[in-house]
Amino acid sequence: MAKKQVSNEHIKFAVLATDVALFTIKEDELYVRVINVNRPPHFVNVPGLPGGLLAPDETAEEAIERLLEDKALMTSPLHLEQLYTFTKIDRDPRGRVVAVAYLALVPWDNLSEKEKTNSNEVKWVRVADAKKLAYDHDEILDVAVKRLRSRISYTTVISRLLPREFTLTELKAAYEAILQTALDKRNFRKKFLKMDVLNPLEKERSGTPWRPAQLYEFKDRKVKEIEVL
Amino acid sequence: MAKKQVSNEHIKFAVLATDVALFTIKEDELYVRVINVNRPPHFVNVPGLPGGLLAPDETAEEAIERLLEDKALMTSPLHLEQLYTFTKIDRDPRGRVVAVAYLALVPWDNLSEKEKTNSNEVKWVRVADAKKLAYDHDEILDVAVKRLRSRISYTTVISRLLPREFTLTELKAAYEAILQTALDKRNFRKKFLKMDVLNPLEKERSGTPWRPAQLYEFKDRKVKEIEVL
DNA sequence: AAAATAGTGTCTATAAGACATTATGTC
DNA sequence: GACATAATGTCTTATAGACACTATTTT
Repeated sequence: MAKKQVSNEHIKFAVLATDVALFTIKEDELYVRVINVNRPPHFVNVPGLPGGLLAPDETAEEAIERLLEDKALMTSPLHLEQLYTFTKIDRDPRGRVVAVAYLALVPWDNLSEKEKTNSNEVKWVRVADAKKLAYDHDEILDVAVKRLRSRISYTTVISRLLPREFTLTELKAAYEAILQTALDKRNFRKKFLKMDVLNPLEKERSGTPWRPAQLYEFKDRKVKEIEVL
Repeated sequence: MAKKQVSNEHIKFAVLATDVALFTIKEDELYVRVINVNRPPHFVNVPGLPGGLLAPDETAEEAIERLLEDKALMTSPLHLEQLYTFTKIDRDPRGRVVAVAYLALVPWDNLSEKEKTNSNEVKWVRVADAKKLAYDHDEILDVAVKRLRSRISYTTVISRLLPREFTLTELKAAYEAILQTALDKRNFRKKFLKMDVLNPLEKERSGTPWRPAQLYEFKDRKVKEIEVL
């Protein structure tokens, strides 16, 4: 039980920040957007998740859109969902900062050239390579990856990482990139098609030097619950 | 996309609060702890969830323990898990307040007489009767109930609402109180016992004017994942 | 023996998971 | 026709859900 005495509750202000774990899938691998953090003496050119402080007249979602634009040059529409709020006292060595962390997803194919680019300031890195991040961002990223794994298993959020039209092989590859396990092709197709969330299109994926595959789209643009995958 | 210009990010302070939806099960019904909110002119003696502002040197969990003791006279150990952070600009009519909401569970049988009592200031009310709460607490309670329903279906959190020793009938009644649906006795027992998370005890529930029932306890005090119920 | 709950089993339908071959397009 | 991926089906085992009666204790 906490027994702290606080004299005047009206002076209890806290600095409120938001951080985003923004994912995409590129070449069948899961990538996360990281920026360069340069805040001597604690962080000198180390990678970190994009984030920053909330303005008094912003919701967390609005702040994220602003911060992603400012710090990560991202302006494409995103799928955003709240992840967790980190309240440890010493998570920022500069002082008390509470962070409302978000999970964001974007399809690689929708990005502009600028958004795809890597620079010193901001880059896409494989999730497996995103280590030793500033602040408590290793922990935030870890929570985000776990949440993403869990969410794709009982919702259609995966749709937010894919282009509008995709083949079943591409869909399966996206699951495998996130879950980091191989799935059986026959069982995957059988199960996914039975869920009745996909529309087959009147086209096929062309331009491949082999047999073209049927294209599908999600029937519903909204993320919905599905049977456990 | 947000396009707001903010002159100096170091003055972006926000008031940070925490609110708790504290549940218990009493007489086979789900109850929530509410306090009296009297903050004229906006809220005059209306019910609300216990909560308050974070001190600069507290985590959200510590603040909740302090606030529950101060405002709701609750000192028993609780199961606490973070629910959601509410960041709407106008959720508090007195100004910008961001609330980190928590879900808390406590077994009725563990409570002291003082903790069980209802007064003008603080009381246990049936969840179905907890309406028209102050601030956005209707929304917080709604999210909390949905989360609780979801969590009992794939974890053993229900253990945090039960006394250490309980019968299968009592366990089923707890599920029914939360899910608000009748469960089949035979299927429930079969399924729960197969999960292998319960220990049968060498005792029975005595004092009933009918056939005594076998007592069980959870093998593990920790909340763990189970098959979907 | 009456009352009240405790405790149990079977059947059917559906889902999960293991597993290999044929089909169809490009070059 | 060589190559590379697309597409498909069966079998086994496990789980979900519907459903009703007997057992045991108290009074």
